[in-house]
Amino acid sequence: MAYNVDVRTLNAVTAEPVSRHERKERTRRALLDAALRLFAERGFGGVSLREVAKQAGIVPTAFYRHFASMEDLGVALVEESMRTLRGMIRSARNDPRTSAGMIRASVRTLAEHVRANEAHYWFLIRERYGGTGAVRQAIGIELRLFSRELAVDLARFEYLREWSTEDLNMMADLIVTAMLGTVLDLLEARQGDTEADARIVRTAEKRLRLITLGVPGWRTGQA
Amino acid sequence: MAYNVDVRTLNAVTAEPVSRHERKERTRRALLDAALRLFAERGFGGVSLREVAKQAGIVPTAFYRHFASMEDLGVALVEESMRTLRGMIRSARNDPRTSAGMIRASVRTLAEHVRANEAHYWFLIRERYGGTGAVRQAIGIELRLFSRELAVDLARFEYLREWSTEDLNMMADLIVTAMLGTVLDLLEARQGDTEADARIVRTAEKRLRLITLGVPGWRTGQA
DNA sequence: TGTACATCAGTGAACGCGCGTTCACTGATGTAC
DNA sequence: TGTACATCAGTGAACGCGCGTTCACTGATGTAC
Repeated sequence: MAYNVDVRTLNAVTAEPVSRHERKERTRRALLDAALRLFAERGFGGVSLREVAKQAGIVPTAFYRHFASMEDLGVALVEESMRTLRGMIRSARNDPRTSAGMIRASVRTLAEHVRANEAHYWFLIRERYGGTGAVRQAIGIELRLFSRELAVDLARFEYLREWSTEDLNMMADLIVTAMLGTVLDLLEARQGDTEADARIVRTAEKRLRLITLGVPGWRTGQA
Repeated sequence: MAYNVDVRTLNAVTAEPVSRHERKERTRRALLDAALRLFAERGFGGVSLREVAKQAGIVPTAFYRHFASMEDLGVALVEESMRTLRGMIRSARNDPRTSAGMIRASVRTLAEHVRANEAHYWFLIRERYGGTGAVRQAIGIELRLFSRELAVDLARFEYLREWSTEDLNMMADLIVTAMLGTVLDLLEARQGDTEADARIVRTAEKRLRLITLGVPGWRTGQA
């Protein structure tokens, strides 16, 4: 088992003494990390509270010192994963280039970000569609907000300045949907398969290019 | 409980005698229907063999007379659901109109089809992204085939005649991805909310229109 | 058509297992004086 | 600085429960003669 680093070994190798508060924080972190690891394999619904506790290196009952339930932990992971996703868009946004170069740069940023945060992206994709209850709902709400933010970004572009809010939202949704499809493709490709990655990135660029090519011909406000 | 129609009551109300073979077929059907019903609420991973058997009106052990495991039943449902999906595209294809009218007609066909087969679509969407194992894999393979068929359809259009296979596949994937997004929107809308349905259909039409608007400007083969 | 036997969908008891959750507890860390 | 008490993260036993799967069975339907 590659993943045998739990909170006990973590604390054991730490030389200096730490406060009770900090120890608790570390255990919480260990629970979240253990959960992400297990969810990537079997999804939220397929992982038990006892498994998460065991992987984190604590007894099942101690789980309740940190979260009221697995669902509670799940919602915390939604927020954390969405922070990762927003970080990605921020990286892409801070790369100011021309339209054609921007698509290339954005897709490359996305691909790198997915590779660096696989567990977060697995979690979001899986539970967005396959989940149930509070976790699924939380992701739906967060993704809608995310899409609205992208719409605001889009409004700054020359061709899109006069588009209606509804049309901008539609385009942002389409881009987010296409992007999530690309994320899934990347996650499903064998990690390290650079050829597959290159093909996926190329397809993703084409998708975005096709979408943006339609923009000059769009007549906003029409039925 | 609204869903208490099981295979026992079904057979009880049947006046004429039926063959052993036909009774077995009915039970198999009852199992598939019970599973679809339960999966729509809690997903494949959240439903037990015992629950499916109970809902179908048989004892848990009799389940094995029909399927080797839940996963086996799941794969059978993938095939059945994909048959439904192909039926949808066939309906849409047999509606020959102009490009603008075709988008309207296709989206309307999709929306009606989703409403008429909610359980199948829930199953496909959920397990495509959220599932694990054989069921998820089966859906991935089937959807890729489905997308390739759509690419062949696309190749018959005037503007698309000279597109490379890769570009046609890219466009078909984008359309399928956008379509699945619309399916999810429809499934998540409260059933009977005609206003929400109308909004979703309008957005879906716009997405497709934006994608197709990009076609005349596309230069296939370019990097 | 009647009889004797084969088939097999469905039954019901039983199994060992991991689950979420409760509870009283321990002992190291933190705080008040 | 030292002491006495409070806090609280983590422990370990115990619970009742639903799970998938086994097994020998029953009795209606099917088949051979």
